[in-house]
Amino acid sequence: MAIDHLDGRIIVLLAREPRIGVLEMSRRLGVARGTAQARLDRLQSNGVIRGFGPEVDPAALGYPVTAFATLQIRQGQGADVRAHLTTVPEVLELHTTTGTGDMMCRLVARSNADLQRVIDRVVGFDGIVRASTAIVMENPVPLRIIPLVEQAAEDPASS
Amino acid sequence: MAIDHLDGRIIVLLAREPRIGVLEMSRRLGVARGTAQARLDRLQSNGVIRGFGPEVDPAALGYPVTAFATLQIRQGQGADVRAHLTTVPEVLELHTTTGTGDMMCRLVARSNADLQRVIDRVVGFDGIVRASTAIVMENPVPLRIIPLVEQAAEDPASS
DNA sequence: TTCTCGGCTGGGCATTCTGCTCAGTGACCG
DNA sequence: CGGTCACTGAGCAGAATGCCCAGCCGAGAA
Repeated sequence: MAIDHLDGRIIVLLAREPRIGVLEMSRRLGVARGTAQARLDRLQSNGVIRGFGPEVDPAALGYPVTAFATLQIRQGQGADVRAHLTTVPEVLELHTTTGTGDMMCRLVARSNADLQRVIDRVVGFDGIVRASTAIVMENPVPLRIIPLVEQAAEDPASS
Repeated sequence: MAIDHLDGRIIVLLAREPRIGVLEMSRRLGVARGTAQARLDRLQSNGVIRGFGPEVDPAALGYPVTAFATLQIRQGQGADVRAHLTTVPEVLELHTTTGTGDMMCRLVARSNADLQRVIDRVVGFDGIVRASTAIVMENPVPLRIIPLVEQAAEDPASS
């Protein structure tokens, strides 16, 4: 399941101009349409490319405040907490981690004041012992994948 | 820039089946093609929908390990640290935050052993005073936006 | 009330892309 | 040598896209 150099170019191209079709892609890459088609299909069935869902900006939806919360969970309450957090729309993602906290989640809110409401809702659940929150001020590096793809396309190492 | 109910349905539909075109979309939504087209255009120029870039799975690229690192920065070195971290492909995103740390970043690595290499590279920079890392074990809630979109589509509150 | 405007509808048009198929070529391998 | 695989180049019918237009309707302005 290693990433080919051509695969890398496909992903980078797709990331830069998502709207182009297979035909245009094959033209830019200098390969036959069938090849581009096959590569793309393979990347998708491989799971390398999960999909092409729309990237929605929470800020544009009226949720300009982002924060990360580290949670400590009462023993054995993990599943309940997960279920609880899933029901909160403002919880954008949730991870269980090693380290000082047991879980880490990304939150958004309409304002700093609203963040208080969100946090109350998040931690207002029996299984959560403690929570510490870090508010995001700037986002110097937005979620990106291209540098990693380029690196993966270079060296033959695989999984 | 509030999100209309129809807008909400468009985003949800697009998130579920990204491959459908405008025509198919208009059919499912029960509106004219021009309407779907116009709405979609508006959502994109509004910035609500940033784009349709491919969602790449780092694990499928050979980077199955994810971690979050909290960094403490030496006074006045912020810009240098940002520039440094930008050059590390394994740094998927970077935020500056309030709270105990000054920055928080998401890392990936080929293995736990490889994570050590990545961390060394990240913190092997003069401006970084201290780093604490939390390795992600599970991801009960992968990055999602739909619940938030649905909530935003409901209430008339806007930004 | 009447007017105007923006959003939506429904249709049409030429161009373009898609999904699918097929034959042919070169590389690698048992 | 024969088989498999990936790629090429081509073709075709069906479908979607970009673009245009006329008409309808409700909300707000005059």
